This record gives sequence, structure tokens and C-alpha cells, in this order.
Amino acid sequence: MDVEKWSSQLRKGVLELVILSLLKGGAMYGLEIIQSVEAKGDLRISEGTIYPLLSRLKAEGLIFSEWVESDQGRARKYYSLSHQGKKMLEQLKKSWGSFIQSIAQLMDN
Amino acid sequence: MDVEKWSSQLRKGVLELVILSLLKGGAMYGLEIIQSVEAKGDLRISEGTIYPLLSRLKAEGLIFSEWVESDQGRARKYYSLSHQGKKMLEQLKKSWGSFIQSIAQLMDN
DNA sequence: CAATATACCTTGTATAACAAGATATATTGC
DNA sequence: GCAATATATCTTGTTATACAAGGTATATTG
Repeated sequence: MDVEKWSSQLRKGVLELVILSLLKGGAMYGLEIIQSVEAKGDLRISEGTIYPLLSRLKAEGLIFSEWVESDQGRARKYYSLSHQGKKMLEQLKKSWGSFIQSIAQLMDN
Repeated sequence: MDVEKWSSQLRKGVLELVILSLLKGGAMYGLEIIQSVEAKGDLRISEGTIYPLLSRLKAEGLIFSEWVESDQGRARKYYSLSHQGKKMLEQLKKSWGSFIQSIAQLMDN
């Protein structure tokens, strides 16, 4: 087992929580999310990960999007939390909390 | 997104850490690991998950196994940490620590 | 107007968890 | 003795997700 690969596996499922959390601070567009995650979290999300994920979250009604013209470069698609997304975020936060607590308990022997 | 499904995704990759951690406390067999995780961690691992995972860890040389006769029921295959497994456990613990720290940082906005 | 930068999207692959079912062996009640 | 039950391991098929790699679209700049 490679620690790099392991980290990749670890991410599965957590990214929803991360993205919803970031969007709570205000609307963001795809690449901006990638950069923010990399800066704040010392994690790397690739574009092949983020765009399908944003589509999924949108299809589930947790976020919505709107195109916004940019001063530089092409237009950006900004994503925001829906009401449902805010509720889901609270649930995921709780689940995450009890999950890491469980792991902690299993780890100290 | 269903919180149940989400939890399932969340587990990906973490179970190696959980199992290696448990085995640090002494040799255990398959069903015993399932029961222990359920009791200590409020998590449910199914048999379809644990046995392939144990095979994988064994193939990677992180754990080894031996058959032990039982007083009740059929023989049990006990798994123990190898030297390499102990080293890997330390690495995974570190990775896990910095991972949850990253998530925490991304979450509080 | 070609080159570059920014941004979004899609396809194919690898991996993991899990449900469901199969197999093996020991015990227990009749 | 033998069917039923309990304990334990293993396998197969399905689904979900991350990611690399490549593609598309549009604006800026020399």
C-alpha cells in the first residue's frame, strides 16, 4: 500500500463536505475551489474530480450555479449553497464529527 | 445525497488504518474484527468488506495469518501485524492526523 | 492572428465497499 | 446417525468515486 494512493482513497466522500463548507463562505467557481482547497487544506483536487462533483451536487439540488462575466479570461460559473445544501452541510458535519471520533477510539490501544 | 451512502464512501481507505490499529493490540480473526469495530467505533463493516481487505493487507506483507483451533465452532484464521505493518501503521496515523486537520481548517469559515 | 492563459467539461480506468450467496466445519436436538 | 443451527471464511457482481488525460470555449497579448 502506497501512502499516496491511500490519501486518494481517503478523500472519497469527504470532498462533498469540503465543497459545501467552502461555499458557505460565499459563491465560488470551479478552479477557485481547487485553489482554495490547495491553499487552506494542503490537499490537491484535480479538475477531473471537481467538475463531475459539482454537477452531482447541483443535480441533487444542494447547490445552484450562475454564469458571471469576468474582467479577465472567460466567464465563470459560480456555485452557491441552496437551502437544502445548508441543511445537508449540517448533517455531514455531524456525521464527520462522530466518524473521526470513532476512528480515534479505534486507534488508541 | 444520502447520509448513509456518504458514510460508506467515507470509509474508503480508512479501514486499513482501523484494522492495523486493532491488530496492534494483538492477533484477531475476521469476525472478531467486525465485532470489535462495531462495539468500539459505532461503525459496521460487512464480511464482504473485511475478508478481501485482510487478503489485500496480507498480500502486501503488512499482516500475516495462522489457523488456530477453537473450542467452539470451526477454526479461526488469526491475523497479526508484521514489522512492515507496524511501520505502515505509523505512517497512516500521521497521514490521518494531517488529513483531519486539513478538513477542520476547510470547515471552519 | 498565432500563442498563451483561463476556465469548464468528458471519457476511460482503477479501486473500494458492500450485499448476497457459497463453502466449510463444529455442535446440538431428536 | 443426521438434520438443523451456529460459527467462520471466501467469492462474485454491482455501484460509486477519484483522477489522469485529453478536449472545448473564450479572452488577452505580442
